[in-house]
Amino acid sequence: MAMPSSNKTPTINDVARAAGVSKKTVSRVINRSALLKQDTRKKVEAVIAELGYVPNPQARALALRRNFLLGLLHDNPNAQTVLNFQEGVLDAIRDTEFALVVRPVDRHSPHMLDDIRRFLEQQRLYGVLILPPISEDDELAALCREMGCGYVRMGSAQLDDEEHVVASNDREMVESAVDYLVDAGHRKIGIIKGPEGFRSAFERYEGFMAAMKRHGLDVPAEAVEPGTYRFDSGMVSAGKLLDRAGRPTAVFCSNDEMAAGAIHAARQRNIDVPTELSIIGFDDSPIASHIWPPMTTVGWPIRQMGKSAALKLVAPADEDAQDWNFPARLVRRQSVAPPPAKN
Amino acid sequence: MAMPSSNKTPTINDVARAAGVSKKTVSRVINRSALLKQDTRKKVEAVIAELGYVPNPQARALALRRNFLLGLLHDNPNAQTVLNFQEGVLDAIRDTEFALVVRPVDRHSPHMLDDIRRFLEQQRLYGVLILPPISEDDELAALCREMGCGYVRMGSAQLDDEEHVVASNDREMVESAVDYLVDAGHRKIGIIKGPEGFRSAFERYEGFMAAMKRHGLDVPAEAVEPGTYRFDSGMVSAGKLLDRAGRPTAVFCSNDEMAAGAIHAARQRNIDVPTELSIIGFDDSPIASHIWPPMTTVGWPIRQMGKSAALKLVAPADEDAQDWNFPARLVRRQSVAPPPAKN
DNA sequence: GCGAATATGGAAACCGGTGTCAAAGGCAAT
DNA sequence: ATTGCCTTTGACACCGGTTTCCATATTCGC
Repeated sequence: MAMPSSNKTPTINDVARAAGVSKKTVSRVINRSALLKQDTRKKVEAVIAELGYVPNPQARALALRRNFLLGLLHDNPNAQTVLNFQEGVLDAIRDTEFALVVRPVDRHSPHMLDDIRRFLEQQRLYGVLILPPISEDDELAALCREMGCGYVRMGSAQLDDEEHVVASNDREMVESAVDYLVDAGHRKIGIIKGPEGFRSAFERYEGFMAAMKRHGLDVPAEAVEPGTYRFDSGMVSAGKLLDRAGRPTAVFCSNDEMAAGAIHAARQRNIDVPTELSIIGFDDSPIASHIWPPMTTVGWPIRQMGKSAALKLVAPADEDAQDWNFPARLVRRQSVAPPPAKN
Repeated sequence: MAMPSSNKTPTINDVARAAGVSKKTVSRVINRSALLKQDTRKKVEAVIAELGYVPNPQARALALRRNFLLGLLHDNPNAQTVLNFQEGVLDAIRDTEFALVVRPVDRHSPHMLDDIRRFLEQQRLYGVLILPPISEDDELAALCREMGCGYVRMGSAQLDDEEHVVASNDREMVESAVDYLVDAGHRKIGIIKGPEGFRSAFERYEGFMAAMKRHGLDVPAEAVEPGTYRFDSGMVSAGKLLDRAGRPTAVFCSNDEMAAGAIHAARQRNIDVPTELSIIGFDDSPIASHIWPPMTTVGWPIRQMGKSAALKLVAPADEDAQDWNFPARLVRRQSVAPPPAKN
């Protein structure tokens, strides 16, 4: 208004002075304290609006002895997964005072835990969200507890108490993917596993084996190939599967990158997908719909998981924060067909 | 040690008491003030180490009236680009007290600027890094200046003063990509453009046209197709190019996703890449090396750009912070070959 | 050995909020 | 009018750092 407004951003004191009340009253208005007369509230709110006052989060953090920062710890090879999760977290904290700080780490570094410890000490985060595969590290979870830092782990199985985990049911979903292949008529089904040490890889493998057993189907050792979750490993492992006599008519790949590699390997050998070879991937990452043929895969609701995970930290009472087990679903595209007749 | 250490995290006062000096002295040690006796410094440092003292960043932020948070503003369709940039930023701020907070925004929302304004008011960031395409928004840059928030824009052209921009020379690089095609023998070259309103799309288009003109090659209107930077649009636009009589022998696609779509379209028409059709993409995103054939594309050093961008904010004097113009380079893979003989 | 210049350390205020607790105000009952 | 009780408000200390300003040591030139 007419005020010779100094161009500094206004503080709570400016508001208090302008409204003719004490700081504390302004503080009460900001924090929606119930014990306030309507008049006073209105008056103060008007001044706040006029001055364009926004509370200083650092001062608040200091006084409250907790800040409003969530951390995202990840060392995830899949960029889309990380970003989708970020979006989900943002869904939860948009329009709150929380912000999300990201921290990529190196799970192969011997100093990872120390690095994270320093990070947590330095930033004093409200809580952290941990993505696979490091979410599976129990020492890391213990570190968070030790430092009094909230945490939620995202995993492919129940890694922790319900309040500390959002999980997809990978095992079950792989089973239904196998069912789908069997229903289509496949009997000789191979698998490309994920890397050792990844819980998700383990779960997917177990789900596969369980389903095959349930169907009374044999899984010879040579139908199981290792993998690293990377395109190349999918290509070479699929190559081995395909070059063997009595090759499988379908291959389950533990993630989409490897499935893309498998399709690639098939193409190199002039084996048509899906008429001569069916492929199923896992993750429903963008590549699944971007290659030819568009890939049948298992998709999980990463974004929703991100949202729930964040809510578990910032609003544990929220309805969405209660969820921890998220159903994946089979995304049917065009990389599965009945096996060739001769088989 | 023997101290009955209360399990609270130690504060500067605890350190001062334990070391028998004043807070100020401890503060001087932390901030590496020059005017301190060696003895005192040593003594205080020992106590800090023993107590495991880490300064509270919120208190520091409050007293210094600036915090140590960098923001990353983006609405980028390419997850890998965003993540690589994040990694670069982390390269710059790892082992400093800075942290990176991310904020995906929606460039199609009419409230984007208001949202960002609220975000900046609320978080009082030290500075923000802005990724394309919103980095091209001059109003957004103006907003940052108005709010006294440092900023660096990443772009495909010089969008701002050198201290506020990291840029790749898209135009030049597209020119050399075209040179590469022409050297291989191509004369009929088509282009799939990026979306209107993207500076990068414009630069790439201009570079293409300039190079073609330089080579004395005609670019008929029907050799230019629009695109959205997405896989599907690459597929349909390439389809149009290929279904036309006198189709091009090579197509420059303004990004890799669209190039993947173009390869896809070629395959659907039984046109072999590269023997019957050469394709060049842009970005060197993961998909470029994951499809068949591995794609020749233009890669730019996103991670380094992220690092320089962050350094421009947090350590403007650093050598790496001086760079603003980053050379892209042609990544030669297998999607380019000489045109078929008949042409 | 003296005063002056300089190095070193401390007390107290401050950054912008929140918590505690007591005082002031309002209203009904006595 | 007084009392009692509940509501509303404010004074003041505090969160954990930094800054200002001043008091002492120490060193130096003469």
